[in-house]
Amino acid sequence: MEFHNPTFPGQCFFKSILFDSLTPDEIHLMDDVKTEIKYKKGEIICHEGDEINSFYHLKNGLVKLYKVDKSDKEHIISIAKPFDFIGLLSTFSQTHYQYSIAAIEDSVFCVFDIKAIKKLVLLNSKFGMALIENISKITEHVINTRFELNGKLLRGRIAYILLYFSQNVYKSNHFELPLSRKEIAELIDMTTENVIRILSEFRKDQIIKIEGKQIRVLNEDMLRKISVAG
Amino acid sequence: MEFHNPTFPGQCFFKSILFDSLTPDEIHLMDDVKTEIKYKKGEIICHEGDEINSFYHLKNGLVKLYKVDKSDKEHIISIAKPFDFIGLLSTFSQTHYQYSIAAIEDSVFCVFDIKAIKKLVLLNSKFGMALIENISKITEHVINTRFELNGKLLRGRIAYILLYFSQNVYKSNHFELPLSRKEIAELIDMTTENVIRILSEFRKDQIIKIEGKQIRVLNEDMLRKISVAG
DNA sequence: CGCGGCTTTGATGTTCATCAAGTAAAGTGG
DNA sequence: CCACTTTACTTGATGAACATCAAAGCCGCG
Repeated sequence: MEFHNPTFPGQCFFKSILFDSLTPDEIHLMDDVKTEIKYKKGEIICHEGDEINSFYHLKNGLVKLYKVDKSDKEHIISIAKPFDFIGLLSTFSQTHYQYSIAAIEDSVFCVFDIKAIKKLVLLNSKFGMALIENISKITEHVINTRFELNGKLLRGRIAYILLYFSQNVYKSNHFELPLSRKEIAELIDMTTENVIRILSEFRKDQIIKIEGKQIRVLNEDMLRKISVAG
Repeated sequence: MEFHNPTFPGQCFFKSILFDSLTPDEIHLMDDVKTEIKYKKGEIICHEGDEINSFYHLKNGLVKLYKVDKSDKEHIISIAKPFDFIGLLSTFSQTHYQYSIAAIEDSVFCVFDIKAIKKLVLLNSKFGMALIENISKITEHVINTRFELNGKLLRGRIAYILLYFSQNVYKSNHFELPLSRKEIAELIDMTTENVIRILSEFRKDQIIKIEGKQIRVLNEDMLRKISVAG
């Protein structure tokens, strides 16, 4: 599972890695193969096993990348925010998706034809280099987060995920959890019951305030301590 | 932790992804910045936090990529075999290593100056594309293996790792474990005691034969069943 | 309104880490 | 080369962390 970094400051794909390396002609070329697609919360963008034809860039919203195990249980690999490169994980090494992608909030994508992107890599090596750097950064981050979470006990994982949403996604102490308790469990590898139990403990300890999906972080320092301690 | 695929059939780096995409001139260019370095079993090739100056390609031997947690416990991210691209994980996204690398068998590396490799990417976009595909493949595999192992109970993990060495590394039912019991524990996230305990159980159940580090797989089917069942 | 899904709490059981203690093997220095 | 020390290996007993099971309240939606 993973949390990508918000590495690109610009407004969209073009304003970030592409814009830096592409010529005006090449940008126009990209414009031709670009479409914008909206997905409602809950909708599935692609299924594990589907053929990869497109390169997705999330403009707006929030999605989860996940796999389903043999007991039909979902395991979230990563949550992706705007400017993260969805599908960067297997787009260039596989012909078929190795995981599924679903919107956990209403989302808007820039969708590019994958062949056009690949052509562009061969046409413009600076673009290729930028892509290499970004793929590396994302996967590195996926692996690091997994590593960090594995070392933590359940309370530490819940603290970690709360800080993640509070700081990285919503940048506020007060936010609405986009995930159900069950999905949180799938994200950090524990049972729904324990997610609830620990959230309740945090509430009783005055660390957070809960009203359904509304969460307010009351004691950020404590949360950080719990997260670090594991 | 991870097991890379032996994706490159050739004799060395040049015979695989580079050779396909480089001109003779470019190959000579690479020859100039290439050195060969040998490491004895147990030697550390690089430490987490070291500056990345080189691109390593394992010609011969076996190495482990690992991180050290705050209790000084090692966690193996991946075992790499010849033709795997050591250091492909952060070479292009970081200036410093995010993990350490150590030889678990006597090993020989081709070492390239990292700047030369990066220059080559910009010079030859086909090479860049090949690199993208390989980085993707490796990281994909790292993530997939982690995912698989996470779902398994201890017995399943031991079975998995025994099959891995038997089939992917040594391609024989009889082999010498290159890792200590402790290192196996670090590789699949469990305690040394339990590694020993479960190996003993497998021995009693006639699934394997153990003489120190010599392992013989007696009942491969059973091992596979245990691995899949988790 | 009633049904299914999400949430919550408590009780029970399993898996596994930790602790303890002892043996074997492998270095190390005199 | 042998005593000494350290490191690896092994087994059993205990306890902690967590999953599973069970049961009930809640909410939204057809």
